[in-house]
Amino acid sequence: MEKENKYCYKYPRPAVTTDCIIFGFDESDLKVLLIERGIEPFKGKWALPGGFVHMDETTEEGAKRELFEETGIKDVYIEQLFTFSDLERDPRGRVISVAYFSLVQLNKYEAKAGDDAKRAKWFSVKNGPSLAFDHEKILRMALYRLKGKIRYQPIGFELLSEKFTFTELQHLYEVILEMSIDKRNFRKKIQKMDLLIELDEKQENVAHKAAKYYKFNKTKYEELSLKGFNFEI
Amino acid sequence: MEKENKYCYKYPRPAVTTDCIIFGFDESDLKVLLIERGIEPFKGKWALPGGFVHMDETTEEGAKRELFEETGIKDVYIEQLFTFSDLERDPRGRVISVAYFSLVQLNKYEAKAGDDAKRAKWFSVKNGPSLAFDHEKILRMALYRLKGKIRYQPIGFELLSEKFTFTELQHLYEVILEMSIDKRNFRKKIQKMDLLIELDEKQENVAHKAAKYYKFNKTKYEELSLKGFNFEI
DNA sequence: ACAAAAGTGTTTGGAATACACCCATGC
DNA sequence: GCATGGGTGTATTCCAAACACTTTTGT
Repeated sequence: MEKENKYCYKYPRPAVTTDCIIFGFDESDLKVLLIERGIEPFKGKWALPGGFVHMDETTEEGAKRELFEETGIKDVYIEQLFTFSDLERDPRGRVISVAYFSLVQLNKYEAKAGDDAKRAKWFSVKNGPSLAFDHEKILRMALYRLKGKIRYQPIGFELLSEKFTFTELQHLYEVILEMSIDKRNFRKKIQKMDLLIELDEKQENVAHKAAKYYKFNKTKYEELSLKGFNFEI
Repeated sequence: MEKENKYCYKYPRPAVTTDCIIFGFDESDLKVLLIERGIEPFKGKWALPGGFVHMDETTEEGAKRELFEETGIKDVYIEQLFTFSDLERDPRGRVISVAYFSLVQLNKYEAKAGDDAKRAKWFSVKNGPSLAFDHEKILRMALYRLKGKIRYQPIGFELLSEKFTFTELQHLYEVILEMSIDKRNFRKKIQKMDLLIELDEKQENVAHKAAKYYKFNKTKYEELSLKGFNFEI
């Protein structure tokens, strides 16, 4: 039996969805998490995770819920990106989408992608598949925002594992900013921010001098943020 | 006769509105344009201009249409600020609002406020009235964004008349950034950007050395923007 | 002549850049 | 011992900040 259209209003209303751009990073590449669509429209195409907003949740809550349902990811930094409302962006009709982006530790969620979300998969942002809806436009904007944001806020750490080497961190910046950076100057700048904790641990089994591991001092970052400090790179 | 609820959907949908934060500037003050509400809810209270999005327009188009209908302002720079979706933000029910902000030349629209929009009025952002809905929250976010944005994009010119003196420009920056700025350094920095055209015109009837007028070189700005130039202050 | 704002130049310190060599480790 | 990346110091350039006096105009 067909479900009836039982929610009625005086004036027409657009549907409201959320979309999530989830960035991850593995040594060499910036990646984005995509879902293979199981239903029409765009069945079989890759798309950003997301879905319709419920009436008892904010768009941010909706984005987080959908993200968890479709990819198993939760408890992550998520930030509103933009609201997309082009008339033709969804063939089902008038759908407005509030997009959020998030940075996660890729390795934490690599396993899960075969579990909670059978059809979730990481793709390089440079060589990803073509996407459903206007999701390529959304992805482009997210990349642009990430590039701008990483220059003045230390959000890059969200993409790395708990402990990381200086070279890994530099590589992350190089990939996101699409430029190469002088090793010595980069270290000086980062160390001047004084947001890294040096660990008593080194790389093992590497065929060169073992690099020290560091971790990000989140507590200190939050303290300094409150005082209005700048973290420009 | 009551209008019937004739727009029906399978699932409930939130209503979608837009709100506009319109900033203006007069010699000494940053101002925001507000509307006195003529109907419930919040009848008689001051609010940001805005209204429901139509089905045949994007949210940006809707924001511009409402802005024109309620204040007579059109053809202005407008930028998406944020989408607000708290469950309790509107007593009429579930209403999601996409907020836009805009910078206009206050003097251009001072007259109109008694015309197209009888109840539109400029208020100092510092000593404005309390606002309807969550509009104070929206205004706070817009101020924060403006403060951040003016540091790296020359949007301040949108707030000044066609021609202006250096002192007026500096004063604008001082008011928005809430700090005082060294006159000589400010001029050097602005002049280095090379975005001002010196006019053959000076102040008249002032009891001191007459200041030169300048105008903003929008064409050049757009050229340089395309090339990826930075305009940090 | 004086009040009031316009307009300008120089010095100084600190940050950004550019650049080259030694160090530890596994093979 | 050699290949590989880790790790560091210094000289130079440029920009930001601090600062004070002269100029023009109306009254």
